Amino acid sequence: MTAVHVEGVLEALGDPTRRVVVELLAATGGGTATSLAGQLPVTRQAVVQHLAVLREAGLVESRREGREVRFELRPAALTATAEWMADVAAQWDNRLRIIAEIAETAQVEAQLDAPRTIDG
Amino acid sequence: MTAVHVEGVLEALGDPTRRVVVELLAATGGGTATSLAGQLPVTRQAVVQHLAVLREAGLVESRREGREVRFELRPAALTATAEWMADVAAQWDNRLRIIAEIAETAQVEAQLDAPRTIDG
DNA sequence: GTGATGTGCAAGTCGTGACTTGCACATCGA
DNA sequence: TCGATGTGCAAGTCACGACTTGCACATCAC
Repeated sequence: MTAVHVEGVLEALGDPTRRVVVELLAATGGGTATSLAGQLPVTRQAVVQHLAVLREAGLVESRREGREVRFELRPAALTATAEWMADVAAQWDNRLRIIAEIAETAQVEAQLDAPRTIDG
Repeated sequence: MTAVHVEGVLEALGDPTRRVVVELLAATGGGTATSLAGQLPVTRQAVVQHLAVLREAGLVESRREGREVRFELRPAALTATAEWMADVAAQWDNRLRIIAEIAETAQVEAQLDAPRTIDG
């Protein structure tokens, strides 16, 4: 099941190096810590530690192939976090819409109730 | 215009306190640094600094009302970042689909070329 | 077996980001 | 005008995360 925790994903993607790792994995179709380190300005060990964080966040999975360990992306964690963001945005948009409706209704009612006492 | 930079948004949301601030703003419909600090285990100054980061990331905007400064959410930054995530996920999914098709095609061709030598 | 390549583990350095404290300045109500 | 409330600025503490270095262990090709 490996539930995706939005917190972990956001904390993982908060680091620029890890974002590049994710993008590299998405573009090149997976790779090893060594191959990724070759495309980054950091050592293999740094990449290993980043991959551990990404794995912990459910953004990446690994499988052994002979003497190397190949990492691949796990898009579910990304889509789940994208949904969380969309939800927060929608919650806010919805609130704005409701406020707009209330304001509108209030204006209409004010006109119906006592149009002469207000503006005259 | 205030272009939204995904990097800034992800770095901003990487911090748990800032995530709570964003969620509080979305749920309660805006607030001041002081009111937010009342719902958090940190001081007002900490909230002020967090709001500065969120503002820099385009996640929040502020306007002065008398002696207080009211902060509101800016959903565009969230939706833009959600789209970036969906894009990365889609890029990976697309790659998987292509690989699956290639494998399928190769299998069909193998059967057409020499069906008896493979499964017998 | 031997060298080359790739990984795993441990410890240590170092910067920076989160948070606090303290005080000065502005605005509201009495 | 005075107290209460809210904000702004500055400096300082402190923990944690990013990264490196060093070495041991596993796997492949010859």
